Amino acid sequence: MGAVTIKHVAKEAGVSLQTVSRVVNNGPNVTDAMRERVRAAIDKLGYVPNMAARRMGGSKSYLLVAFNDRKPTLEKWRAGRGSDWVAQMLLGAIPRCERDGYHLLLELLDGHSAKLHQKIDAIISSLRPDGVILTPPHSQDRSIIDQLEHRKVPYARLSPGEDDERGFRVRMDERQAAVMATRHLLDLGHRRIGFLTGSAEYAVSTERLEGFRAAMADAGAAIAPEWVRQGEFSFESGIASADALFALRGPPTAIIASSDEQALAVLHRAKDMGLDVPADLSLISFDDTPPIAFSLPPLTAIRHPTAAMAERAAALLIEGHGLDMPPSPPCTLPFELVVRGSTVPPRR
Amino acid sequence: MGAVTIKHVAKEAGVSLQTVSRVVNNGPNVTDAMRERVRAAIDKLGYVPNMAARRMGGSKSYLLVAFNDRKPTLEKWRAGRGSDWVAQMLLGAIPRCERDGYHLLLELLDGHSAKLHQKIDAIISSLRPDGVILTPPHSQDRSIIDQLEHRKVPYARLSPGEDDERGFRVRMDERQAAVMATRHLLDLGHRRIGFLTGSAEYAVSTERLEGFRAAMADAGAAIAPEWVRQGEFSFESGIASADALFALRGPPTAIIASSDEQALAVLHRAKDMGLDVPADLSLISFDDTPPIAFSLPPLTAIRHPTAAMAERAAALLIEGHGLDMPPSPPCTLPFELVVRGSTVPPRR
DNA sequence: GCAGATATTGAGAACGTTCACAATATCAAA
DNA sequence: TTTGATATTGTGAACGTTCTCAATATCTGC
Repeated sequence: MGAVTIKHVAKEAGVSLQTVSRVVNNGPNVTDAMRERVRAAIDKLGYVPNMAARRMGGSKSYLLVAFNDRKPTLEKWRAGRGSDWVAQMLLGAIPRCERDGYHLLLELLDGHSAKLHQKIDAIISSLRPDGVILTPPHSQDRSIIDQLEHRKVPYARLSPGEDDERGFRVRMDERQAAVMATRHLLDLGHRRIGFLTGSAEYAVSTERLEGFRAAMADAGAAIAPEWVRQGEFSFESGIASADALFALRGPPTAIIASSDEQALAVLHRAKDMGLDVPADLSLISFDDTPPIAFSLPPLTAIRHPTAAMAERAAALLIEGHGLDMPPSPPCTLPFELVVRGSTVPPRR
Repeated sequence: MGAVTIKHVAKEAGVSLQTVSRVVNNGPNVTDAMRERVRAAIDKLGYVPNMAARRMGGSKSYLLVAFNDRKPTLEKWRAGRGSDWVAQMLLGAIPRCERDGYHLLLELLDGHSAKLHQKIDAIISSLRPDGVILTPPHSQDRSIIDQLEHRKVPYARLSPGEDDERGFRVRMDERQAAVMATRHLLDLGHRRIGFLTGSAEYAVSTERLEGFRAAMADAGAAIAPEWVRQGEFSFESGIASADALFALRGPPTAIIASSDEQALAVLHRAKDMGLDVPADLSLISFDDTPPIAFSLPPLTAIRHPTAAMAERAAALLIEGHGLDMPPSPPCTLPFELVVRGSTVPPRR
């Protein structure tokens, strides 16, 4: 009803529309007195600029869109696995957007759909966002990046991998994290360490494995080939890998899982086999979503700074006068090794 | 760049803007031939209506906003507790929105802020959403409902409680769920059953407690006053309540927790005390977020249909030619008692 | 005190849609 | 046929901003 527009403010303050607009947008060339006068009128009337009109008139839409892979997200959620990752991303980015009057919209995209690019085009045309946040694995998808470049939409890539340097990139040092996890186990005295890789199409999977290998080599500890299990991030994959490792003649005394789901699977299988964690088997997982901290025992884990990364991505897109820039170095955020009860020295 | 507008389509098809608009919006009074011709032009040019312009011209914004309480959400998330609830809500509602070309925006509101209503006004003025989804405890806040009524914004309330019948309401039968949980324990042979209530400002807390009392009374089982612990949904509250219950002369043989966090707290405390779940203590929780299913033992729980509720809320707002309607009965969605390993007959 | 630069304000068009209504075409009944 | 009703299409204004550019006011340095 009320529908206070810029016109009302202009009339109230006795100035032109343009002047009000300048004040609202912190434009240059406004005297302090004028700014004050207009501000007073704005406060008095409770004026808030209309987003749609802003988009129509100007070049900014005050809208960011996050592209999230639909299938794994919905499937995990339907399977009761939760999608804490999505929540963390949103809760990290939204407050940052808010600070500058932006809004964040979550879009679910089916990476394997033939219509993927059509869908992206539709989103861009319809929403005309000021920026796009790409979550993995979309953040590694060259064809999506090509499309965004072509459409001249700024974008920020979360955990983008290393073979494409375009766009804003926000990551953590997955390799170093794996090194730290491995060293933690080595320091405790473990030498027989199993490693469960994540899904091959995620760059982080490779990086984590590399870190593990490097740390082991560095310590002069040999890795038996059968200790490294290629897998996926899923619970099922964790079950399969755990079974394979437990069936070995000389099973590992410690396992590093590439996801919390995998780790939980290992924990469950261990219990089924009558193995005690941590007495018989030390366990470290990657990501540190809630189920991990509250499991019994609480698991030692690498805490992934998902929210901070999303916040950073939003900040880059909002501040970054972003396009046509030379490729900037990726922004690498700190992670943390949270030591809980699942890692102890191996049994003698 | 490309920026194909309705004008281009009109020219391509050799018709007026208005006709294209009618086809796009499935308007009446268009011949099949014409519809075909315009559709062809739309497909050929890849036209997608611009959301902002639509909002400017017409009365619909194709936008729904979800109001979520900021403090508990952010605090839980910062404490590493996850916000699976938020993710479930979004993943339930977003696909439904998508189906009709709508978008869903998540807004975090601080329920205790003095500026709450100012903030809501700002969101409405700036975004002009076609509907608002209220999550608890906002869904019970009369002043928010008053404001939305006054601004004539349709709204749907999730788990709204029972003392205000305005607006669309979507809920599950919390009372019946508590009855079912209690009966499950009674059927197993438990008589000494503890109950941990949720935060008092949430309507569901009361409803669940009522269900528990009713089921016990129905079975002729007495409830010792000290078995019912007033608390909050949090992990800390669960710890405190568990300690209090375990310290009793004759402690309960089973506990119903009003949230997963509470239940996990009980599980942890039980372990600390050397109590085995389920042998020494049966445990049921409410909500069934992921940490529960993957804990050891996996917990029996009431599965809250959060996603389905959000989907329904979105549907009501999208379809509902919603305002000035007589108060409709609440839409009650089915829940489920998922029996896992944490409930067995009591020790003799 | 004057020319030129620069800072400040204002006016009107433009953005891409839908709305209200006017114009035309088509149809059924007299 | 003719008439009135109805189905189909088109026209111009409106939505609330920002953009471009022009107009004016205010500074500099000589």
